[in-house]
Amino acid sequence: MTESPAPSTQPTPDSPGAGIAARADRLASARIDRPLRLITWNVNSLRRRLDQVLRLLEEQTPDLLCLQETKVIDALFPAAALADAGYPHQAVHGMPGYNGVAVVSRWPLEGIRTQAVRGRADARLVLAWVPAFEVDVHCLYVPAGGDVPDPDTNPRFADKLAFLDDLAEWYAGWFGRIDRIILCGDLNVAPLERDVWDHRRLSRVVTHTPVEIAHLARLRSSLLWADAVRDLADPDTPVFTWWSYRTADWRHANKGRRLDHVWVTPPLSPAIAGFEVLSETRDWRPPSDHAPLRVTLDLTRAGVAPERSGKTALSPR
DNA sequence: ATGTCTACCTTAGGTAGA
Repeated sequence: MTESPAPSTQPTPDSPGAGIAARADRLASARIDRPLRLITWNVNSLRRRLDQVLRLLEEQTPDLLCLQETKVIDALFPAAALADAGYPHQAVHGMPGYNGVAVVSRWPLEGIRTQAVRGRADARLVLAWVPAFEVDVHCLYVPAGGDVPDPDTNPRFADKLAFLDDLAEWYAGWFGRIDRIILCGDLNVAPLERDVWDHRRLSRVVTHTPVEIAHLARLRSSLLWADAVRDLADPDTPVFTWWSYRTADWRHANKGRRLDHVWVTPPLSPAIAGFEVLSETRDWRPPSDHAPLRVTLDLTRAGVAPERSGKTALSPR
């Protein structure tokens, strides 16, 4: 999958000593001609993976990096290290031990807020408005759902389905005020046949069961989200973003699943320009079981967003 | 059914979650 090369005259993000006017000029030009590069990565502990995150930022220089399973409370979030790497703008939503999401950005973030799904403070969704690109970015971590794909005997699986339902209902409440939204993260569902290494076998395995796929489809329909990867990839081509720790030679066995996704609302769908699964990180030590997914949006091709009433994109219900 | 990671609580080993 190829991406359009970045223009050589692209604006540079904040740098020390940059004047406000100069910065405003750069932001203005950014709105016009600079592709947005976003990476989403379930790091399975940000502190355990911090060196790798810094390496990824240095090698890829994305505009936005969305992280899931940060597994760190906000007070211990490695804000300074990420700021030193050029990502001083951060939307952080953590909790002890599990879950945790964050967006780190080269560009200022506004309207940072979190959203509880199913009424729980579970640190699974953080949202921020990115003025430089006029997009709202939503970083999401869907519950894994346990091992048994039966909502009657496995409360975790039932909770996963209800989580997807509640989220779909919440987003449906935004309908009619659709704007430029990027929803990305570990959705913990591989919806299509070529999103898993063995469709028939995995149809009875959590992440690829018909009921989960149906609930994910309901979420997708809530705001008519476009699936950036499958918008570009041939439907017969397998795309995976996750390989189990339990497989000895992950690359050779290639028993992968596409659990990580980037979705965009209809105004952004014409802007979908490229994607790549950065699977080389699966060999970095010690690895996350997820690989980063990079998506490029050429916003010059985006549809016109509706008039905005306030500074932040949208307010839920 | 198995396998392997990570955090946490407590101190080397088990439990929970994925």
